Amino acid sequence: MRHHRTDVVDAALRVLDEHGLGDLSMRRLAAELDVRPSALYHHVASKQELLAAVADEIVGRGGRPEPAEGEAAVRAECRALRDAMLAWRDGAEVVATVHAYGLGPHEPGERLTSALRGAGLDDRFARAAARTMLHFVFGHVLDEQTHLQAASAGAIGDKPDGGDAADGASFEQGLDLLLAGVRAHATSAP
Amino acid sequence: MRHHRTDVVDAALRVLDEHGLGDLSMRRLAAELDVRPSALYHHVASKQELLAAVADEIVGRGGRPEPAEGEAAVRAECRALRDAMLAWRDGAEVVATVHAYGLGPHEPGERLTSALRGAGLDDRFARAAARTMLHFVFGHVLDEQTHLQAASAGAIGDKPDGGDAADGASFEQGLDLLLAGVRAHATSAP
DNA sequence: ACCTGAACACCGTTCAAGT
DNA sequence: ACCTGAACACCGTTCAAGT
Repeated sequence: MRHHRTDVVDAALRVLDEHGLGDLSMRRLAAELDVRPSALYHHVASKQELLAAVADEIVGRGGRPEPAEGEAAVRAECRALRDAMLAWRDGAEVVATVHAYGLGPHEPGERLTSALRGAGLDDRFARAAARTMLHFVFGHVLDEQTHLQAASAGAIGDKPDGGDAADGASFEQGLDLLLAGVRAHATSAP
Repeated sequence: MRHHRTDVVDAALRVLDEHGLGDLSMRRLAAELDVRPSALYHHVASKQELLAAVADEIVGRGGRPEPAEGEAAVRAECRALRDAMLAWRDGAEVVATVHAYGLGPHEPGERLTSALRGAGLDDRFARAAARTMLHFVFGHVLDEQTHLQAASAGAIGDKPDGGDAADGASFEQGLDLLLAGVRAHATSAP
């Protein structure tokens, strides 16, 4: 049966979600599609390009945030990005890795930047702040997913964790800190 | 010639700095030490453990920040961590990766947390803020090193970059944002 | 204690050849 | 256009055996 690019990307998402990034090899993926590894290179130029497409899909399939203004819009963008990555096994690792190589979706950064302008930051600072918040969101969800995996790998009540696992509460606390910073730098809207 | 663990870690740092993380394989490292790959496993349990030791070394060899108080101490800790990672090729990638797996140096997080307490945050918020700042530092330096590599790989004046590369200035801007947030949450010191 | 030799079970990628 | 077959140049890790 002949395949298209979307079949390859869809299969990659399936393998990712069911077996994790560590098991997502070109050879494994080829087996999943009942095809020889070399056949994949008719649909994607490299594994890196494939991962960028996977990251695009992860972010693109995330729900859009409710329309909001000012700080609330900034908060909503960060939450939407977090939710999109949490929806897939190793989602944060894929998106953050691809982003580190300058590939993948630019949309989140752009949406955040314009939300920050809407919250009263000038252009230059909005871009720097968007970068800072993006790093926070990637890093935090990376932590969350690492701990989730560790927890599900071990016994149920294992590792009390000292009570400081990264979770939804600490995500909101980080957001609080960042938004207090935004507030301090915001010029009063016209 | 017989080797010890420190020889292996030192050789790993040398390969890392001269050829990058992508070339730091156990087999490459063994060749560097004029030894068969299997010999390395007498000194380290796995590649991951080795990378954790390398991360420890990168952070540990960084200079300690000048003694400071309050916000200045927080700023100094972040800068010291940035400098330590920038001092090695792919330093941020190594430290951030190892950190994501829950290994490597815990010292930066601990020092940051206590600096944040010194800046007037209560215990719980100091820990959340330290995590947020750590994510920022890792993410930012990762960006910086990626762009530095891309720049040195391409031609000299190549890729104008739109003027928004991650650099020392945007690092300080991110720090400004985070510290404004810290200020907003600080309780007045007794 | 430290190391070799040999193996196991994998990788990503290329390319001529087939349909 | 899509795929196979075969190869190239690699990986991390284990383990019996040597000194």
